[in-house]
Amino acid sequence: MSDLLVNLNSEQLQAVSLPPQHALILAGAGSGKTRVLTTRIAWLIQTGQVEPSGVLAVTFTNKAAREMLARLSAMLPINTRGMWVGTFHGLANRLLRAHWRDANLPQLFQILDSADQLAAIKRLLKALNVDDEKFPPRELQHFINGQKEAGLRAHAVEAWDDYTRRRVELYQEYEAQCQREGVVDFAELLLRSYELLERHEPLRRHYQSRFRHILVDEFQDTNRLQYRWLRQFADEGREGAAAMFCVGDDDQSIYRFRGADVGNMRDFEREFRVANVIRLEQNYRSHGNILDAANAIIRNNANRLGKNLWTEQGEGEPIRVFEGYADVDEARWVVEEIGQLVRDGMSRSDIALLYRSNAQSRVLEHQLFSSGIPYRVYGGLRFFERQEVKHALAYLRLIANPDDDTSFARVVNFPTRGIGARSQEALTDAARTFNASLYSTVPHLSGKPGAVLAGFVRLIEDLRRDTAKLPLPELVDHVLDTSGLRAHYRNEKEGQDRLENLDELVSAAANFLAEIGPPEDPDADHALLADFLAHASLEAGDHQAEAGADAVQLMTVHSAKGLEFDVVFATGLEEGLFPHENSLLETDGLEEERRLMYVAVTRARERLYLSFAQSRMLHGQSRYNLKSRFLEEIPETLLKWLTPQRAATMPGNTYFRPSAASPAAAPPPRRRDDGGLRVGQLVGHARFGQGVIVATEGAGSDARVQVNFGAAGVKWLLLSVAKLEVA
DNA sequence: ATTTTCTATATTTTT
DNA sequence: TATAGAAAAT
Repeated sequence: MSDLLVNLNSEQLQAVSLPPQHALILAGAGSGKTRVLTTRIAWLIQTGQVEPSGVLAVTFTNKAAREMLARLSAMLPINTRGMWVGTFHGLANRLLRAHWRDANLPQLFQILDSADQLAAIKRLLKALNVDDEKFPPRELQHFINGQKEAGLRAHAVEAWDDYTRRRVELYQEYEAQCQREGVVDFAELLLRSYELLERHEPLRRHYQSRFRHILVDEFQDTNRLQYRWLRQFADEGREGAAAMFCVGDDDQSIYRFRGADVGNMRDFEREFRVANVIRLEQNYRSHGNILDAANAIIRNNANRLGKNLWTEQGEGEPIRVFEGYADVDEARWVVEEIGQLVRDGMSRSDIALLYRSNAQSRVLEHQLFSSGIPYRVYGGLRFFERQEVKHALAYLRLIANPDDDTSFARVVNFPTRGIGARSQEALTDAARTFNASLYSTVPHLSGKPGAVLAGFVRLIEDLRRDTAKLPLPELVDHVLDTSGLRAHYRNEKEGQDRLENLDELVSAAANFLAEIGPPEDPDADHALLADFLAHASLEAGDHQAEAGADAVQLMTVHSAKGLEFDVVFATGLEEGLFPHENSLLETDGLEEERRLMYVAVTRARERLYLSFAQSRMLHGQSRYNLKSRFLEEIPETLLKWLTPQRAATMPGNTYFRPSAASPAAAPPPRRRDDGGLRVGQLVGHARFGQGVIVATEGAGSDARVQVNFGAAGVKWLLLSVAKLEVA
């Protein structure tokens, strides 16, 4: 037996060494998913069952792809360059670059990231004089991407109402604009390559016979188009076709809002007649109590393929629960606790603070900062998304492809060179009538606009000529100087960081060059530049981070997926926040929130803290929330309350009912003083259940209180009418 | 062309 | 609260 297979448990071993048949691996959190995937590839190659070139391995993130390649080269003495390992979008890009003519694209086509796409849509609406109140650009973007992910071109979309008919027209116009400009968005990468193979049978046959093993990571996060894309390579699962090996966890599907469709797992099982469904249920990450809590939570979901994690490790510590009066108290407690952990010898980087939404990081950051504890926040602007970098990239893109109107519009007057709104409008109108790109329309323009714009075109032409033979980093450097970007930021008061980022872009170009080696086609001018630009679009770069330092990790639960920490604080466990109130309106929204909670809990190795606060500042005002229902789903026996637990159910029948008829009766009229009805007070209602008082108003028989009943909504109740129980 | 003032809006976000 | 984007003022 190969030494690759030692130290695998029996299910892992079974999965890794499966015959070339379709397989679905249901891999629970911390069950060794990545290990199984990479070992499977290594084993197939080492046993001579497949050549490296016969492997197609797909991941969602560049990080995951890089990690897979790194692990593979550690396991096998092979050159990984012939292997197709990458993200869906990266591989689609690779395909389209190789067959750009057949795909009806310019050789140096550019890739729009989400922000570029939005800008392109806004520009389109403006050019067509469409009211962007009626057709909000973001909504249109979502619509277009949704259609593409369903595999539908504009002509194939069924529209039953005028509104949708118009949106379809705009989808059509958007496509025409992209085609004219030689740009493709993320969804287009997939759809275009899918259609290419569908239309081009010899090409399809070629890839179908080349790839013998297709392996997919995070399969629960695939969208419909991605699934069909994969199915095409596997020849729809026909006899003799490639074997599909899909690894995923339906319980960790948390990207439905981005088009992910867990249904792909069931469809895969059915359509490919998958005989091998293997469950990896042994968890190597967390202690027993943590796993028990995770299992207890996820058990409440109805739509599951079914799985129960277990561990050989002991039950470990209880799960600690803290209730704060306000978000500030919660944050203060978190920071104190961290201080203690660090004093006990724990590394700060082994501690994670998780929250549902980014806005919640502020209070935590504030407390950490005042205590002088180093921390690192994930999320926010990434390198290639920064304004100055985007501007620089726009110049580079114009060199590679002058028809890219998005880039043209972005920098035609940045730095300002006297090309104001009037000139730009004249150009847009002319381009529209010529049905040509902005760049190519400039020579047709006369008068003052014509003159100033010609100056800009000359700048780009000069840049293209002067950089044609320059190595990539020097090319970038030259553009930064000649475009005037560097000078602009030098003169800006707060421009220092931006200048540094521009320098960083030159380094990024150098790194890129070093990584990919010599260009494949040295004759094509700027081919390397186009590759670099694709890289910039497909990999937005690391979130800003002071790497190296031993810092506490702050991130949303979403970005924590796939990570693990010795100690995890899951904060803000409140109704309305987690589960988020918006999710309750969506079908199956609550189940997705619960999966999110499951992800949060399973990040912890040794110690898990769960916390919530009675009041929290949100959008500038205090909100009063109930504790999250997910807390109630964890058996009490696993918990250790660090604060006294407030009654979960109302004791007895202590009705509180002020009555105008008998003002002197038992419940005193001055409720504020006696611990009766205060803001933040927990109350019970026969129909709406448990709630928390958010506001009070009026007095005597007019006295009203506003109560947040969580799922049942926020209600105003007249005290003289409503029966309220007081805890 | 640039600055200021206002107004709407506020989950999550691998590519 | 804070931020982005638009409208208005300079």
